[in-house]
Order: sequence, then structure tokens, then C-alpha cells
Amino acid sequence: MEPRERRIQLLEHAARLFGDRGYYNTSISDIVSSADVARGTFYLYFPNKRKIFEELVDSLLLRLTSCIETVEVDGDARSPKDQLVDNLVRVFVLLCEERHMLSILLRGAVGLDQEIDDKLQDFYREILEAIESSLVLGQQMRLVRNVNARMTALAVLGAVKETLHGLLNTEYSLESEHEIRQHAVNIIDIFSVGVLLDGVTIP
Amino acid sequence: MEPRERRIQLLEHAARLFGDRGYYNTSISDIVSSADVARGTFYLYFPNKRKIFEELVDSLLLRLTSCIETVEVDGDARSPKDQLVDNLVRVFVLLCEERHMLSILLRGAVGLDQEIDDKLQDFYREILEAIESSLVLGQQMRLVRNVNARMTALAVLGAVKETLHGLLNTEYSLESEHEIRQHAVNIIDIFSVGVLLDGVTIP
Amino acid sequence: MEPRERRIQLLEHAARLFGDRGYYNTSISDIVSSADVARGTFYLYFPNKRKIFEELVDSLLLRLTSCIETVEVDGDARSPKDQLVDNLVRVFVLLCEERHMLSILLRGAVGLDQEIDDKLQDFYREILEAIESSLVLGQQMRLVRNVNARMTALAVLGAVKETLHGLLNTEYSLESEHEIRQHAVNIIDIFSVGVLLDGVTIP
Amino acid sequence: MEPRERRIQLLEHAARLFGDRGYYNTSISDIVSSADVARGTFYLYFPNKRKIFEELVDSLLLRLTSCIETVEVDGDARSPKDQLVDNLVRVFVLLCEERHMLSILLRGAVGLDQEIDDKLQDFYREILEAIESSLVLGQQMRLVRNVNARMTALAVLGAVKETLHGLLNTEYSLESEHEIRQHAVNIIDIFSVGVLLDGVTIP
DNA sequence: AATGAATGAGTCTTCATTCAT
DNA sequence: AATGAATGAAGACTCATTCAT
Repeated sequence: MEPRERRIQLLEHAARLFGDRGYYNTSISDIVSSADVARGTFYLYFPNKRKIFEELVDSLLLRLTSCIETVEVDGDARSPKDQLVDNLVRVFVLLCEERHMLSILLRGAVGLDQEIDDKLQDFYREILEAIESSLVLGQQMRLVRNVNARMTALAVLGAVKETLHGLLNTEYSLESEHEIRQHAVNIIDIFSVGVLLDGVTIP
Repeated sequence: MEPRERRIQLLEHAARLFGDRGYYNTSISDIVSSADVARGTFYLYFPNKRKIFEELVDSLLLRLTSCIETVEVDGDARSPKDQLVDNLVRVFVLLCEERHMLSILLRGAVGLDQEIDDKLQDFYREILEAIESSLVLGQQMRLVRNVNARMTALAVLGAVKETLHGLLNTEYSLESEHEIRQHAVNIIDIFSVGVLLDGVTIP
Repeated sequence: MEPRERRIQLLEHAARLFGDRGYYNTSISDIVSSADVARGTFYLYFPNKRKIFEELVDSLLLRLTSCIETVEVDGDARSPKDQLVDNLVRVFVLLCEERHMLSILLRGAVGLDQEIDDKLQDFYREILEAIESSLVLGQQMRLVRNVNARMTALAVLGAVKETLHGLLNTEYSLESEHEIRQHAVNIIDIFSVGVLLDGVTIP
Repeated sequence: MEPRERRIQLLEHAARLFGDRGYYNTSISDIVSSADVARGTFYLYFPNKRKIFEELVDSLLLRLTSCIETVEVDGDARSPKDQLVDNLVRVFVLLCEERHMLSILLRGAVGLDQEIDDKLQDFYREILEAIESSLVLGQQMRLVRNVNARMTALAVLGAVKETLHGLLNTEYSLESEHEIRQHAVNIIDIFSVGVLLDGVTIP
């Protein structure tokens, strides 16, 4: 088999196993027997277990990052809300295809490897900062209420992560892009409008 | 040492180590040398590594559950919003004292042990169902907008988890109860009102 | 078994195996099955294979060094020649009891471990320097011919090593101390007088 | 490349690596990547790792043997001493060009391979026997003192080996044949005359 | 004549668990 | 109630060798 193919094959089998059983419950033996190659073959392509895991995480973060585009507030582009929805849809679509690595992405890699954990932390920090600065900008433009931007950013990120987890890991099987878009709209909607009917207030 | 004391001592050392390094990077050796007892002593109190971890998780879930009280909508009690805030404050206060187990609580125990992971899943499912049915009730009472209740419940849970993570694991050091209450109010506020100023809409 | 005893037992078995088969043809499996303990037991006493080998070499070099005493030329001590013989006898006696490590001592540990090889090199360098400076001193005292001291020191060391090898590793079984002393006298004699009869010269 | 050339190329790279790092720290990978050929190519020329090493040893022993000529005591040849020196010079010159294999030659191959070790042993035994019988002959001719011939042969061999080691492996860089001859003369001289000035005896 | 992907037996090392004292 | 020496199954990783192309 072509080296390129074999590499990809190993990555795919490893992703599924790491995603299903976690890093420590996946042995090199599991990976190679799943991919139906000899033990030594693994080491032709990856120097060790940690590295194949790292490569999976790196690759996912890279593709995720490239999914997310800065929202343009310029005149004739799509509306900011639509752009947000588009971003979220792209993320959802990508993760639908990469369900295996999802649990690692959502849960971090605490206790697995410091370096990898740091990468995930950095990734989330960047997202948080983007959300936070958008909120601050919105406040300056008198579009956003006077909420604690940092806290709200955390809330938004957490909401997205948990709905992702809920949608992708359980019964739902988001197959049509229409369904996916519907869910993205929902999330954005909750945060942009709030959950209460206009005029209603809890006393 | 009194058996009861020793048991507690071992649990405390284990909690700190599991929280800091994760389950798989904490060995029985680490626990007993941290607690300064002999290897064999550990097995007088716990049948195996899995069980001490399970006990820590069980105990935390138990205390967490007892923190959360059903919101009463009856006449003369505190306002529902205050009751929600009180719940959140109690959860925050408890987790401030149990920071060690926090990462396990927040990230689940995927890849550690199926049974323990199931417990966490059940715990979160119950919380989700409580939030969801509150939302549905609110909708029936015409207090809550026509949002997807399931999705919104996931969003709320995720927001709480992520802010907890952000608040407890990073720079912030929630020491005074006043500060803690402030953060709880913030979260509830975001979800009850939404982040946009009244009347403002993203086109 | 007492830790001290077990440690010694493992060292003895390892010494025999390393001596017989060499470092690379001796596996931890060989050592533990020879000592009839479990695999893990080895690692209670030594952190790895390299370390047990290093300890064996260190210990031998230490005992060898303590065998060798500086020759005193003061008046009423034993004659210098007798002192040299005594040194050699002590070395021979020690190595008779430690035949296993002899091949390692004689051949160096090239290709085994840089640090260990350096120790052996240092050991031999010290011996060489001692011999060389004795020769130079002898020349200053007009006792020793005008030979190249460095070369001669190398020749002496090599002669001792090779005779040791020949005597200890082959048919001969130097059992009585008398025999041992006889051989030591021979070597010293060869170098002190030269191999040729007085007055005879190869043309 | 011509098969003959390729073979030689592989042998040269292997010799350098074996000499520098030792047998066990030299992998087939090292050899083929040093020679810049494919893994499989190695096995077109040598059936296994052991064999290429054996061939290197065999070839060296062969060339060494052919360096050494029986000393003729007949009338009009060069003087016996000069013949000895010539032998030694030829050995030195050869080994200067083959420094890589020197450490293997000097240290034996204990723990590498029984068969190869036996070859080295045989080689040295032959040399020893030649020296020994020369000494015995010398004694019969009343040229050599009444020393233990076996012991003395060992001493001579060891002295030559150690000086070789000292001269070739360290600071000295025997480049001119004149220098080499000088050292050979030194060694022969030490043994033929002894290290002490005429008439001087250690009491 | 050469390639290099694949193999798998073998090695070191870890660690949860047991049990005699 | 406590100890800690011993166990051995299991895992990561290496490398000489094979073979289809």
C-alpha cells in the first residue's frame, strides 16, 4: 500500500479508537489490529503513540480554525447573524464527519499530555477572546447590553460545546445540512434574543 | 490512626492527585506515598483503584445533587430567579472547595471507566431534564419564548459548566461569597434577558 | 527475602550472565529467571539494565583500586619489588573471585555505554599514569634505563591484562595463593630484568 | 553500481560503524543509510548482519596474518631483531589504515558471536604459540633467560596490543613510517633488554 | 540490480494487586 | 491495623529479515 494511504488508514483507525475508548484505553495493539497491519508497521509512520494522537488533534484544530471566518460588518456582505450561523454550520458539518475526535476536542486532554492540552487550551482561548472582543465591540456600538463580556463569552462557548456534544453524541443524527443549519440558528437565536418573551420578566 | 480518619485521608490525597494529574497518571504508589502509608494499607480501605475513584465521584455527585433544590413558584417563597441564583451559588461554593475533582466532573470520565462515565451521564441527564421541563413549563405559562427546549437546556448546562471551568480553573479566585453570587447572577441574567439591548436586532 | 540479600543475589546473577554472554546478550528475563524472581522484582532494586551493569563495574573498580597500594621506597618497609608483587597478588586474588566481570574489565565496554566506558578509561588512565611516573622516577634515580616511559607503561599494563586474561580465563585454575604469587613474580621479573640473559643481545 | 564495488562500499561503511559504535549499536538501518542504499540491497550482498561482521573480521585477520613473516635466523638475512621490527611495523601500518576494526580486534567479540570470538581466539592462540616457541628456541640456544615461556608470550602479546591501543586510539597520530618504526623498536627493545639499567637490581 | 513497505518476535519497563509477616 | 516485598500481565517500542514490485 502507498505510504500516504497507509498513514491515513492508521490515522482513521486511531481516531475511532481514541474517540471511543480514550487515549489510555487504546493500545498500539488495538490500533494495528484494527487497521490489520503488523505492530512494527505503526512505527514506520509514527514515532510513538503520543505523536499519532497529537497529529490527530493538530489536524482537527487546523481544520476547525479554517472553518471559522471573521464576521464582516461591512455593507453589502451577508448579515452578521447569517455569517455567525454559517460559521457554526461549517463547524457542525466538520465535526459530524469527525465525530470520533469530538470527545477529545470537547473534554480536553487533561492528564494525557501537557503539550497537547496546551494546544487545546490555546485554541479555546483564541475563540473566547474572539467572542469577548465581539461582545465588547457590540457594546461600544450600543448593540449589546451591559453584560460581563468575559463571562458571556464563556457562556457562549460552553453552550456551543454542550449542544455539539448533545447533538453529535446522542440519538440525533444530523444528516441533512438543513437540520444542521436549523440548530445553528437556534443557538444563535437564544443568545441574541434571550429566552424570555418580550416584556415578560421574572418578578 | 482511626480507620475512619485513614479512609478520609486516603480519599483526600487521591482527590488531589486525580484532579491534578488525571486518573491514569495517578498510580497507587503516588497515592500511598502522598498519604505516607504502605502500599498494602490502601487495599485495606479500597478494593482497587477504580473504586476509590468511583467513591470520589459518587460523593461529589451526591453533594452536588443535595445542593440543588427544586424551584418553588408558590406565592410567598423567594422569587424564582433568586432561587435559581441560590442553587448556582451553592454549586459554586461546593466546587470551590472541591476544585480537585472539578476537571473530572466537567470533562466526564470517558475512557476511564464505563460505569463511572454512565453515572456522570445520568447526573447530567437529570439536570438537563430538569432544565428542559422548566423551560417547557415556562412556555406553557407563556413566560418563555418558543425556543427548542432541548437545545436551550443543553446551552444552559454548557454555559454553566464552561463558566465554572473558566472561573475555577484560571486566574479568578472566587473567595468571597459576594463575588460568587455576582457571577451566578450574571449567568442567570444572560439567559433570562438575552445579550442584546431591548429593541436592537441584528438585521 | 531481605532487600539487601535480594539486591546482592540479583547482582551476582547479573554478573555471571554479563560476564558469560556479554551485556547485549543478557536480557532482564535472563537475569530474573536465573535469580528465580519475577520480572517486576528486578525493577524494585534497579531502575534499568544499564544501572545494574554500572553498579557491577563501579563496585569492581572500587575494590580493585583499594587493592593497589602505593609502593613505599622508605627504608625498613618491604622491598619495592615485593610491594609490587603484593599489589599484583591482591589484584589476581580479587579477580579470581570475580572472574565473571573480568572480561568486561579487560575489554572495556565499548559500544555499551559511554559513561561506563569513560569510567573504565579513567581507571586505566590512572594506572598508566602511576606506572609511567614510577618509571620516570626510576630514571631520575638512575635505576631505570632510558626507555620511552609512556610506551613502557602501556606495555606493562598490557602484559598484566593479557596474562590475567590468559591465566584466569583458560585452562589454568589458580587456586593456591602460592601459585598466584609465583605468576606475579614472573611478570615483575620479566619487566625488571628483561627476557634476555645477561650479556646476550640479538645482533 | 558494479556488484563488486557495492559490496566493498557496504563493507567499508559497516566497518566504520561497527568500529565506532560497536556491533550492537550498529543497525542494518545505520549501514544502509550510511551507504545510501535501500534496506533490501544489503541482503543481496550479505545474508545477515552477523555475516558482514564476520567477513570484516576474517578479512582483517587474513591481512594481519599475511603481515607476519617467520623470523629467519639464517646467515645472510636481516638480523632477527630487524625482522621482528619489520613484522611489527607492517602490523602497525595495516592497523593504521584499518583503525575502525581495531577495537574489535583488540577487545575480542565476547558476547557478539561465539564463532567469531573463536576465530579471534584462534588467531591470538597462534600468535601466542609462535612467540612461545620462539622463546623456547631462544632458551635452547642459550639466548633467552630461564623465564616461563607461556607467561612471557602472554606478556609480549599484551604489551603489543596495549601499545597498539594506546598509539592508535588516542592522541598520537602515527603518520610517518619513521615514527611507526620508532615505536616498534621501542617495544622490541623493552622486551629484549628489560627496563633496568645493566647491573641495577631492585633489592 | 535495486527498492522499501511490511513483518513479528523479542526487549525493556510499568503498575495494580496479593500476601506473608 | 499496617507493612512492603513480590508478582506477572500488559504495554510501548526496536530491529533483523522478507518479499512483492
